Parts: sequence; C-alpha cells; structure tokens
Amino acid sequence: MLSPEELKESPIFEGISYQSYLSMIDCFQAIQKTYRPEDVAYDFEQGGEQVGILERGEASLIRIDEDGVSTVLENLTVGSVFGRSLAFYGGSGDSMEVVCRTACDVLYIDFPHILRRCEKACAHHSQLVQNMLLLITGKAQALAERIDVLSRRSIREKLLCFFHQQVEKAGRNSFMLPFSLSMLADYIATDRSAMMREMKHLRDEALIRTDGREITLLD
Amino acid sequence: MLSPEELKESPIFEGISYQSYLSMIDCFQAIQKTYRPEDVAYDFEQGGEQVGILERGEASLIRIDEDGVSTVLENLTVGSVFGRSLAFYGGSGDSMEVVCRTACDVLYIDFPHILRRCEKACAHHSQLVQNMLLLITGKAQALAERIDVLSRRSIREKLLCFFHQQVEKAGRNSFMLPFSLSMLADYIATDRSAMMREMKHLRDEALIRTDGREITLLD
DNA sequence: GCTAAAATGTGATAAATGCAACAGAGGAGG
DNA sequence: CCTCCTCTGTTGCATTTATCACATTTTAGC
Repeated sequence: MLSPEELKESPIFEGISYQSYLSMIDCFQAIQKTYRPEDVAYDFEQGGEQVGILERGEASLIRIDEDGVSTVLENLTVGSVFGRSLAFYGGSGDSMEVVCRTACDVLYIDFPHILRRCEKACAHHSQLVQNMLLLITGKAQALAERIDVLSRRSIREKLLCFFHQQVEKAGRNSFMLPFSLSMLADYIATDRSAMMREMKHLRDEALIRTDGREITLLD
Repeated sequence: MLSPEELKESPIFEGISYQSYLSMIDCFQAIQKTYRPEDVAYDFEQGGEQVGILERGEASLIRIDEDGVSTVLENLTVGSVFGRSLAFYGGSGDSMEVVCRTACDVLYIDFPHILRRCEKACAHHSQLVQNMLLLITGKAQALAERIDVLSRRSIREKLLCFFHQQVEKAGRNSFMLPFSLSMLADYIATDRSAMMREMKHLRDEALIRTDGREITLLD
C-alpha cells in the first residue's frame, strides 16, 4: 500500500487521486510486495496473467536454459513492466525469472482486468490504461534498442552500436556503463573474453577510451 | 477513410461505432494511405511523432547502415504499429524505413494526441487508448520473441529457438516458414551460407526435416 | 583489516562463422 | 521461348569468435 507521497512517484498511478487509488487497489486486486536483493520476484511458469510494475529498485529478467546457462534478457528499472502477458518468451522449455538486483518494490496487477470495462465505478480507470500504455511503450523502446544491438554481425559492431546509444542518451561523448563488463558481454550475447579483446582493439585504434566503467567515444 | 464494413476489421478502431469513428478521424487528424509493393511507407528521419498502424498487407522495417548494408529489424503484419515514438532505434547514424512487401493500407495517427485528454468530445477516446495498448503489447511480444532468438550464442541455437517458437504457435511439430530462407538468415542476424550449412547439420543429425519452406521439428 | 568472491585483463588454441564464388531451380515478364 | 532475377544449395578458405587457462584487481562481507 502506497502513502499519498509515494503515490505521486508511482509510474502506473500517476495522475490518479489518493481516493481513486484506494478504490482501484481494491478493484484490481493489486498487490504490492517488497523484495531483498537476489530475491526472485516473478517466475514465468507460475506468473499467470499478472503483470509486475517495478516501483522501486532494479531487477533483471533472466532466462535459464536446459543446460543451466543463464542469460539476461532485460534489465528492469523503475517503471519497467514485466509478465508473461506482455512478453512471452516461450516455446523452448527454458525457465525465466525476474531476479532483484537491489531491494525492490513491485506492484502486481491482473492484466486482463485492465482491459475489461470496470464494473465498479473506477473514476480513473482510463487514466490507468493510459499510464500502462506509456509504460509498455517504454518497454517496446528498450526492446527495440536491444535488437538494434543484437542484429549487428560482429562484436565490434555490437559494441559500437551500444556505445552510440549510450552516448546519445548521455548527451555527451562519454558515459558510465550501467552494469559490469561481464554483464555487457551477456547483453550483447557474446563471450566475455572475446569482447575484452575487441575492446582492446578499439582502444588501440583510438576509437574509444576507457577508464573503469567510464567509456568515451572518440571521433 | 474506412467503410463501415472495413471498420469492423480495423485493429485500432475495433469496438468503436461508425459515428464515433468519423469524429475521431477528424479529432486525431488521422490519415489513411495506400501503398504498392516496394513503396516506402515511413521514414524514421521524417516520421516525427506519427505512428503508423498497418491495416492491410505486409511490410518490413529496414535499417540501412553507412555502408549501405540493409537489415530487417521487424516484420510487420496486420495490426502492427511502428514509428519513432514507439521504438526509436537511434544513436548510430543509420537510416530506417518501412518498406511494403505487398499492397498495404496504413493509418497514421499523431501519437501524443492519443495521450492527451480530448478537447472535443470523443466518446470512445479511451476505447482507442485501450486498443492501442493491445497493439503495442503485441509489438512488445514480437520484439521479445526476437530477442529470445538473437540472444542465443550460436547459429544452431538460434535456429532451434526460432523453430520451437514457430512450432509452439502452429500447435503441431511442423510449420511453414513465414518468409524466405534468405530473410531467415537476416532475421537471426547471420550469414546465409553459414545458416544453410547449419541447417544441413540439423538435417543430418535428424533433428529437423525440411520440405521447401515446411520445417518439421523431430523429437 | 582480512578473506572470499566477483570482476577485469590477457593469451594460446580450437571451433564456428563469414566471405566469395559458383551452379541449378524456379518465377515473372517480354 | 528466352532472359533476367531471386532463391536455394554447396564449397574452400580467411577471419572471427569461443573455450580454457591463468594472473591481477576490485568489491563485499565479516
């Protein structure tokens, strides 16, 4: 349950009065949960039609294949949404989980309920649908960005594409890596040592400069 | 402009009366256009805040890099949405276009307008937001599926992942490839001949059987 | 501060992949 | 019928990438 102050910060309930919020929580049977680092917040096997909205903290959506190899599919931050209804990475018998990287607050809502007309009088139901539209648009953008990187044919191109994206966001030609180099290798779906070698080449050719996790694109 | 019959088939205007549709077309300044095969329906440079909704036909979202190499980023079918606001593959200076594969009808709407409260009385504005939510959810699912494939580490794994997805959708262990083998290589971001080689290996090991574009997963 | 764990950095070698080149099959259009 | 074009299928060879192995540095926990 959110306090009136927290409500203002909530990505999904933004623009909704505290009064409406209370009746909507009831109407949607929304559940708020708090997790500690390393906790598993959501399992795609069970999850059902529930969608999770990350209200606080950072988490990762992990895929674990038959051989036990795990891969980060998405990095979730405040305002990220997840759930089988939204992005069912299905087919192969791999299991998938949302694992908290930090302490997290997650709000769960029954997704089909959002799309149904509200029997009880939820004054701001349509506002909530609109907020959800914004959140999912954000998700689509993040996924599209990732595809832009992954569809490159070599490690070098993947790295440069990712660096360009980050530089674009930062608004200047250097930026802080949002995660470790190991996770970067995972993000671009290549071997870590191969990626390190390629980064060295980029440094040698003076295409980038690195200082810890700060990376500068030279032009 | 849609006829009352066509309206019923429209993914974005579903559940909206013809009367409301007419006033919404006006309110949203929606524009419907028809294209022939090979036409460019949308250029991400110009497109602005408009989103396109594919009402009829098939199209592809293509990225063209500095060297002129083009890559299929998305395959669009009826109900697909596209536009810079939805998925800005930005950063690198590559250009991006939506190219029609068949004859297409596309409806363009100003996206921010959807999110603003309607000054004129659009009775079904919230229904439209809800429909848009469904369409974008579909897009997110398609993107997530692609990432599931692209995040695999080898051609073999990519192929098997893709085949499993298709088998899952078909509901039986064989399916028709939705596009040519050349485009499949593009979809999984690898060299065509390398992919052909790997498919031969899969055939030799009796993991799959192929007959033209019909592929059967053996177990 | 100490210790264990994770992250970083590098190299040799094997395996996978990309590239270029070619040839046959099939379709579209004159 | 012929021609042009795209799709399919295949190969040898060069390059890229993954694997393994190791040393060093940084981080986190007690």
